[in-house]
Amino acid sequence: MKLTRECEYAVRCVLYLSHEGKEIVVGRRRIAEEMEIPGPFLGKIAQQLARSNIIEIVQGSKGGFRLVPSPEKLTLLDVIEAVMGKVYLNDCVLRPDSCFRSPTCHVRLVWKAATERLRETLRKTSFAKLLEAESEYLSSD
Amino acid sequence: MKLTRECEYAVRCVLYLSHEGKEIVVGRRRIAEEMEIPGPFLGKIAQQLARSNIIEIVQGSKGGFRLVPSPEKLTLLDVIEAVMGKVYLNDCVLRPDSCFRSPTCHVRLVWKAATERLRETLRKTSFAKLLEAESEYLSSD
DNA sequence: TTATATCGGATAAATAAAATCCGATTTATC
DNA sequence: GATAAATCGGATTTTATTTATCCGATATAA
Repeated sequence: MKLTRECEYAVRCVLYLSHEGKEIVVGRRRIAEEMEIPGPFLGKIAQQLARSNIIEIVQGSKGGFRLVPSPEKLTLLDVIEAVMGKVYLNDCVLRPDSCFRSPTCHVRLVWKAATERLRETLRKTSFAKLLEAESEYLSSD
Repeated sequence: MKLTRECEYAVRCVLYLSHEGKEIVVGRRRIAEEMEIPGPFLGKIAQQLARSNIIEIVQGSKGGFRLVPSPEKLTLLDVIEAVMGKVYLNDCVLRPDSCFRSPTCHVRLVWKAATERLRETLRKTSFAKLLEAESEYLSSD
């Protein structure tokens, strides 16, 4: 029932790119250092983000990653599901037939509702909002 | 971000005991068979449920498990947290110091809110409700 | 006293998460 | 071009967690 570190790292990476700005290419090594992500692991995660069109990977010298959508349109759910696949709390939510109890089971309906609530919370949070909140916090120092 | 099978089994076990009635002792083997839970594993899970006073374990011949609270007062959250410990979606929710970003990080606040929503959903679901919903479903056949 | 059950600690097996390695490829710059 | 700086992407390794199982000890009914 917990986030994987992969998700945590993916969010950090996108947060960093959002902060730098949409069109800026940032080197993998720099993101890894500043966001405390193991370098080669970030490479793997980036590939997944790229497959979902969240970032673009620029190869070669001076290469790195660049944010594709604007932070206003990009949500936590987008990033999480890019690396984890669809979010759900129990197998039976996605594949009812995986459990012999499912024809009558009402626990499944609870998992289903809870899953939808969770996805909704994540869908409502854009990276623009996150950045804004963090910068407000800093400026009120 | 998923339930463990241990939780799933714990819920099935309590569901079965709730259905049998509060004062009835049911053998481990019978619960294991009817609810498709590996026998020895159910033993382990039962120990955790007993530590949280959700069931009472009766030893010796004709032994087994007995539900302690009434199904009206027992919630999904109680059972889940008896086997998993406190529910939370990311380490930083429980231990903010575990992440270097936490002083300014607003993602953590989202995890925190989502965690509370999830716990609330589970807290609102009693086993009495679950049973009732399932028996209504059956009788409307 | 015997048969039936669970206890509870130790251990094993299986799966998933987390991370690394490295030859291939791509691009900027000299 | 040649070279250096990056990432790619597939394979592999390491580590942690999940999912069990085993078994001697203990408890209880008959």
